[in-house]
Amino acid sequence: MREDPTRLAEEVSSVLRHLVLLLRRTVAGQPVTSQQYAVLGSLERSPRRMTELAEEHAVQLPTMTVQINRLEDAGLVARGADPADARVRTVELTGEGRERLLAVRQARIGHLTRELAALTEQERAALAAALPVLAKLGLS
Amino acid sequence: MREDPTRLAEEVSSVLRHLVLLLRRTVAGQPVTSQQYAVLGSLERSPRRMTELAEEHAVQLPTMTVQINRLEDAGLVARGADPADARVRTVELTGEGRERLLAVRQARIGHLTRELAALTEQERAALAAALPVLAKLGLS
DNA sequence: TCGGAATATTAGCCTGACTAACTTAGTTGG
DNA sequence: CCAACTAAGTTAGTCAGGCTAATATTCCGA
Repeated sequence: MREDPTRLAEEVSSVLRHLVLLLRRTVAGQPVTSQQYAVLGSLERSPRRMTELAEEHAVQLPTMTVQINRLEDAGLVARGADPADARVRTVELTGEGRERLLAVRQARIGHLTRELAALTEQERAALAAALPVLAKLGLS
Repeated sequence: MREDPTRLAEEVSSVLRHLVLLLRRTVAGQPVTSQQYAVLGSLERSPRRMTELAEEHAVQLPTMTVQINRLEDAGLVARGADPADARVRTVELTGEGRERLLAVRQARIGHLTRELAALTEQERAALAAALPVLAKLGLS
């Protein structure tokens, strides 16, 4: 039994902790927090309503309200209304928000790209093969 | 160029976001927070001094002081002194802390094990092959 | 022995999460 | 048709977990 699930689970767990620490270090000191970056990313394609955003990011509505308040104060998003339902608030990127999103994304992807470029072709292949599996986790 | 680093970086980034959300969901509502669990894990083998703990978890000393205060209040760790250096505070697991650590670990590993057991042997192999690569990231 | 380095804590601030309570707007059944 | 329920958001209050700056204490070396 070469790939014993329990032993594998322990190793996955340990690697996850490593990745979390890594994320914490690379994200520190950027012009938006990692949560804000994630929310901006949700808004890239089209406006969203508050409930959608909250669900997408697995937080409660009040949490999203506060986050959107801050992004709005920073001028990165704007609230709008749904003409068909006056209860609904929509949120969309401002021009500045879109610029900021792209800049931060470029910095993050660039950083990761340099890390990956330092690997061997075999290592990148191993990583690429595992990504669909990782993406599948948690859907059970 | 099948494993283009930039495209791979975007996919890794997206999978990372998924894993972070997954972690948030699975960790919610456990008897210790994920940070506390990590700190307890550090103390499993032997006592540590505050500076060591802070470095291991990539936080500043005051942050660790507060975390240890909470764990001490909860009776899960105890502070001690270094006979050779009166500036140093050591921290060690209490019996209750050790029990709690083991229980939470069992729950977490169990959860992950069930997820992994639902994968095919090929998927587990792909995951196992990628773990050393993931562990290597961020060391450059 | 005295001054700088090291260890830890305290205090004050911020982000980001939660629940409970509230307002406002839509929906539906008698 | 309107009263009661439901849905969408916001506000208020609490907590964990980060940070920096300032403050003891203790150690050590010139």
